[in-house]
Amino acid sequence: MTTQQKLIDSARYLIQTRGYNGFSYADVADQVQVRKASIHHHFPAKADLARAVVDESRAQIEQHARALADAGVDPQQQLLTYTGYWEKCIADASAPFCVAGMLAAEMPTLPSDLADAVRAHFRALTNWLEAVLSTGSQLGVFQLRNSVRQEAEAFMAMVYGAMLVARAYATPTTFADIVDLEFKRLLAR
Amino acid sequence: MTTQQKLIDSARYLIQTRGYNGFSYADVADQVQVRKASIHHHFPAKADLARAVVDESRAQIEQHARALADAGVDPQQQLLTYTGYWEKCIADASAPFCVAGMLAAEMPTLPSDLADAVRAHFRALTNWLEAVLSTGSQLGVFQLRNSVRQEAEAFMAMVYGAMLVARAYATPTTFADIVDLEFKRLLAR
DNA sequence: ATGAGCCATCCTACTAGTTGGTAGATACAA
DNA sequence: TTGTATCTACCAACTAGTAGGATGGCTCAT
Repeated sequence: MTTQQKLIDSARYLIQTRGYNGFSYADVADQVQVRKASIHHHFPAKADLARAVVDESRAQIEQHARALADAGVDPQQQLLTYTGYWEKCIADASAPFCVAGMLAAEMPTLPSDLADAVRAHFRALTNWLEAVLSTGSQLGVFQLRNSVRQEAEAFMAMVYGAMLVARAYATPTTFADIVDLEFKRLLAR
Repeated sequence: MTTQQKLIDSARYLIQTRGYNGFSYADVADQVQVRKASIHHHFPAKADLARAVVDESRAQIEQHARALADAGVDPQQQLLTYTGYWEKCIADASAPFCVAGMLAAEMPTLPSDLADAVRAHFRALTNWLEAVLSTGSQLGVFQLRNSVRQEAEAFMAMVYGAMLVARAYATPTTFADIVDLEFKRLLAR
């Protein structure tokens, strides 16, 4: 793996656990075992490093979304794949929080180009959820009570809120409990 | 108002907007117009100041909860009072995020006694929501699909998630949209 | 009532450590 | 020889926190 990718991975982990204002170039240098100046060579400013992390995340969402759609996976299973991914990440503490969620909380302190990247991430996620919910609704699998846009945002809010509550209580299973209930409501007829 | 209360109010606003790692004693000193050392006189360490903020918040929740119950307000209206409070705070940007929610995101970086105070806040909120949802369920107003504890945590997750999404999109109305949907589901029969 | 002692508040001035970032040299591969 | 990657050695600004002094209100024995 290239140093550049190691730097992004390290920054991702640090942002997930401590937030943008909670980590420094010194922390990344420690983890990757290079000098601070080397990080500045790859990412001139801290915001550049964070933006690379967010951009990579958004690209992965879009790639996975395409893959699931191409494979013809049914809507309910697509959502379960998404929430299951986070359930696993939170359970084994490998990625205890979504990078974009963490940065969203810190939004007012972020440089504007980084804030733009965070918004783009949420937009991509909302768009995908809208598509999945819309298809599922047409197939009669999901019961929607409001506009697709609002349902997508509510689903997203539930997932991020569940992450927050699970972190507050330091009980990873809380995430799954909350998300299960969301599915029950979505599937109820 | 006493200097001590001014310091707490200033810290509350700064934590809501920038998080625990995003503000400094210098910021508080600027806002309240005292020297840094004066803040240290009232709150020896940064964590003491933050804990005072969280403790005050929890006390207010418990006080308001008692007042609503004593006044015999019906369960649905109690929840609406709670979400309506945040809807207003977010709309006029007077308090664009819950202090405990912000600190929950930063949990892994917080001194342990401050983390305890944050957990106590969430515990108090969950307990209140459990009581309200339980009463509402017995009266046939709310339709619960899981245990009261899980429903309370899910409601809380939706509220905090809605705050996060509204902040990410910088569209205050998103909060109300998401919370409205949550009520529709809770009241559906 | 009055002076003495006490204590909370607030101040100036400082510390040691950390922050993000820069300058400039070196190693090495195409 | 040109460019990429890395390094050592800095920097100015900021961080939380400390030391010690000035002010000024309060109590209480005289």
